[in-house]
Amino acid sequence: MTLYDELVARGLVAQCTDEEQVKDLINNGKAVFYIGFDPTADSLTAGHFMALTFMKRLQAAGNTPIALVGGGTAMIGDPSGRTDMRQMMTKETVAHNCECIKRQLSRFIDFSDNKALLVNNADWLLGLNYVDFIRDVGIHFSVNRMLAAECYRQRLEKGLSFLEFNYMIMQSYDFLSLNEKYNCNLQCGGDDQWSNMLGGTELIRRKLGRDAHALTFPLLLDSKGVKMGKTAGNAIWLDPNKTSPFDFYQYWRNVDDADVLRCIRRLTFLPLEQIDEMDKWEGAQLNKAKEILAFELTALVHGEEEARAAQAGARALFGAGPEAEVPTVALGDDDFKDDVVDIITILTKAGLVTSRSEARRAIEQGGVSADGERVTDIKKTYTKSELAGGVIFRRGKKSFKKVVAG
RNA sequence: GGGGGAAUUCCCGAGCGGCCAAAGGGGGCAGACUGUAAAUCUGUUGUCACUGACUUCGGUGGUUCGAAUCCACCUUCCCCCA
Repeated sequence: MTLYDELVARGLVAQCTDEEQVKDLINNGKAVFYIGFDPTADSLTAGHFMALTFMKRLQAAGNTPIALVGGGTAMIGDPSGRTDMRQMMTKETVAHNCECIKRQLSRFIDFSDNKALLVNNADWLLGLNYVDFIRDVGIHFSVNRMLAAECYRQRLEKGLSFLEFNYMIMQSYDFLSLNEKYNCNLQCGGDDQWSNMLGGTELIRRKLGRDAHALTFPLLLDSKGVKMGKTAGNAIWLDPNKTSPFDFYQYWRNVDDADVLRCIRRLTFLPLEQIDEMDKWEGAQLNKAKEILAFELTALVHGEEEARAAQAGARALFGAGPEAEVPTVALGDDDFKDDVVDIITILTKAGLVTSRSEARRAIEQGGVSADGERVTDIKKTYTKSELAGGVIFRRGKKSFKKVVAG
């Protein structure tokens, strides 16, 4: 099975400019391809996962990846798929974020011996001269056609600043620059980037008379059509300090029945035969598939050891399993008053609730338990010695913390 | 540049000067039911010293016993014209 066929079988191909030529490039390791990452935060998120694994797959087949950090384009902000303007970021923030993202990328891609490149488009975008640029590059873009592009259409109703309107041109210029410098012949990215990517292939054709290609993967949507990788609007981060490996594991462990197989197919490196086998699973059996998904992805991001720990922890908490590690919070002396702490303080300190009011509500609604015993009294207190050995506090079904008197 | 409109709690969106911590929906959280799923039903959803108090309705001042509601100015956004 060729790489391209595998990508298709995994559901990782949405659109591409010229199927035959793209096949030839990637199947034979001839592609020098790039994927751009916007440094809008100091960590990548689960939403970037497909791009990361996509790069890994292509690199494994002998192609050369170029990871582009958008230190320059971040100064503008991509309007695609957005109804409002992104917040402007300072140059310092952008630079800091670029650094963090670089580190995360190296978990997925092998940068040794020039097997992959890492570039920052700030290097060629920030020094541009406005007049030169619009004469050299701007001349090749038709505003009429740009306005027709899907990514701008919805923004035309809400309002689109000239700043953002330039994003497509910047991204196109990136591709052109990479093509000139590194012979980059393919741009990959999420399907929402399609029109921006086409802008690049066209610009290269016009300016250099060369062929360059674009290949998109579909966005990872859940069965309701919502982008995956977020809970309640909060991103699932790849940085363990922002989203613990346990929480990361739990996110995938809890995906909808309808979404498990699609996620496994697209995001993991499990062989297709094995996945086809799982495809037959139904009902409660899917829980096993969810465990596999969660384990595989956690291992990819945080390493096998962390994945195993997360899995053991989850099993212990949700079912019968040996006592395992649960994230622990230690209370200091000043948390105790007359040798006792009240339950509300404990829940707050443990980070199981965001405010004392929320703690109160959680208890009143019967959502809190300590070592398996439901806590019903808001005023319940614990002595230092009771907490000495550590007590597992549980909020709802899925939030746990072990609290120890320190 | 001219004219018109808007800004409300996580989001959308109601809101006669007192009865507004603010309708309704969405989302979130919790409970029941389950498979750590979905669907459904119920409760809840500003904060705290929680049967009471305090801080919210773009910003700053003002009118008033009292303002999310009235006035002035400012900021931002949208629409029409140029």
